[in-house]
Amino acid sequence: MGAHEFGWIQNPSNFGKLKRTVQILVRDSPYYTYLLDTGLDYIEDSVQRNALRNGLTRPEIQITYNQMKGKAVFPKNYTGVKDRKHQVAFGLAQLSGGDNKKEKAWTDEWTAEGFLNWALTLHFFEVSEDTDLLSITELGKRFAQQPDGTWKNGKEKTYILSAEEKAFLVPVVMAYPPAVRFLYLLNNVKSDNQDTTVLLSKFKIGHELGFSGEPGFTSFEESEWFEYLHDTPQNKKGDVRSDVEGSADKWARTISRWLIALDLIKSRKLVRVVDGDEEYTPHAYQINGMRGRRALKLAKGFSRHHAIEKYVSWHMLATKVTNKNYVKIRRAYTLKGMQQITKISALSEYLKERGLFDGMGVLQADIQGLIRFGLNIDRDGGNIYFRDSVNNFEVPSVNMTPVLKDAALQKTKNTLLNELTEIDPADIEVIEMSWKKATTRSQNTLEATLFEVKVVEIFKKYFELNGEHLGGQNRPDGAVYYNSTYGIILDTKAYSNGYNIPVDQQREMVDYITDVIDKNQNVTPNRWWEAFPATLLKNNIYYLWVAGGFTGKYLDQLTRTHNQTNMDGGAMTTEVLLRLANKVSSGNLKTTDIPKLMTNKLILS
DNA sequence: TCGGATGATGTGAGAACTGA
DNA sequence: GTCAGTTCTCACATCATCCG
Repeated sequence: MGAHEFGWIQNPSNFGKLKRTVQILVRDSPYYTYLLDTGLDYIEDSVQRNALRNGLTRPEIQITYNQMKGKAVFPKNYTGVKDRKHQVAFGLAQLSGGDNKKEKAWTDEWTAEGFLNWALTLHFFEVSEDTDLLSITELGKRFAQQPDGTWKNGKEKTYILSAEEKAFLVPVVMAYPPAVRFLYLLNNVKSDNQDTTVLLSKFKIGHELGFSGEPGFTSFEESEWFEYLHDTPQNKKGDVRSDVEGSADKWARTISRWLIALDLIKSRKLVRVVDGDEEYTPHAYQINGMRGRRALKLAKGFSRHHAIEKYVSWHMLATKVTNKNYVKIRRAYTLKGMQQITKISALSEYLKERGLFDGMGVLQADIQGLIRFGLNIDRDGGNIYFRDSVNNFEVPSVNMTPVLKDAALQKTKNTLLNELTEIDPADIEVIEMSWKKATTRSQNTLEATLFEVKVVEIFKKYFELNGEHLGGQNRPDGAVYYNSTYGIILDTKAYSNGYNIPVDQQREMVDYITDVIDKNQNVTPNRWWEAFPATLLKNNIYYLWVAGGFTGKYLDQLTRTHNQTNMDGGAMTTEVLLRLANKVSSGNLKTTDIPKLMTNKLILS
């Protein structure tokens, strides 16, 4: 029984359906009664239907997480195509999250999980990590009992909250840090008009929300989005407006609908002029002066009023990353530590004692993430001031084996810290990242991704290159370039014992090189090579492996790669990467000299 | 559009396999 | 044969855009 995710809600925004979901665990409430009368008839599977009825009618209602969520199930003896529209209802929240007035009265299990997730996130429900059973909280009971609002036009699409529900929900939503973060971002005044608050698109908010940048928190750059929209034919612009969004942008949009329902913000078009033409997105928001600011004040606390106690669970502190439980626990302890410790150096010791310290760069990023998550934290030099109120949440006890610090590695790092005067000390962490022993599939760990991102960042920051971190299936880890002069296909590998370039990974590199040369969309539909400018000639593109160190027959693999593709390239250690970065930064090496180093060998500084 | 809906993608757990 | 380590498989978790 794994830990269930909650804290980030993608689909649901209908408080009426949320209320029905909450009422499932309230005996004799309207929705509870409806389910037992007729609602359960929608569950086709009789075993499941009986189990649900049984659970609902026990002296203590006993419904598990999975019974609430449901799953992808097809009708009995169904042999047709197994797509989602042919799935049938299986879980209770599939009913409460559905639309009774429609022919298909239930929703899919992902949206159902969204409603359950929402109820857990607002602390209306709790889930036992041992038994998987759901229980309702006092807060949930009170929500279930508020006087009902109304369904607009009798359809179960738009729910208009009653005044009582609104008054009840404002402090509840303000206990959810990302909603506070949303209001906080909107509460800034425009630089050119001190009387007007900012109008921010979902993209601007998505960029500043949660653990933006890591998997599960993708966000489009607003200016790039507008340029893309501008380049789209008139009749397709609607599609771009509704379709092109990252998941952090989507999360922002979901939270926006809650805040709109509570009258805390309003939605307005955001217009930007692109190449002389006006373009717009409908997804932009402004704080609702009186109510919105009042709610934010309550959340942050003022004069003798304490801040609203935020409801935080360790589950909320990451979403998609592979070793997410570790990352969540690390961030949970970072948060716990911050509540007692002001000095960042002491906080790093606190984490070290628990085997959770992964370098200053990671700690700084986690603190930034917690701020973007919505907690009121100030930073000032080496100090952190925690100014919020958070429930005393539990963190699962884990046996983190202490990370053994390699003495030689520390020495290298310290040497570099002293020698490389042009390099930001935080970037020296790339050395440690490159030697990290991944505990799970290295390719997909957050550490591996952070390492890839860091290498690309160093190329951009110190070598003045453009480009981006790619990653994922059938894509190299990065593509960087210096206008049309040269480009580099990057493959970065974090290995604890040095990297020997195994043959399958050498073949992958050959595939990437072939992609760049042939640009064949049929072979590689994702067209990752478009990360390079179209004006960059293939003769000026190089391949490059970056790792902590190289071992084994890696030189043979470099030769083979060159012979198979005729492209030049090489292998570079992170130490050399930093030394070269320092040389370029200090003017001792020109960035245009980098291609000269690509001789299909190990690159030396 | 809004409020979800959907096919895709990645993951973990156990089964099957493999080589010392 | 043994058994730890590796690969395969498959249901399921979780998107990341998509869409009626």
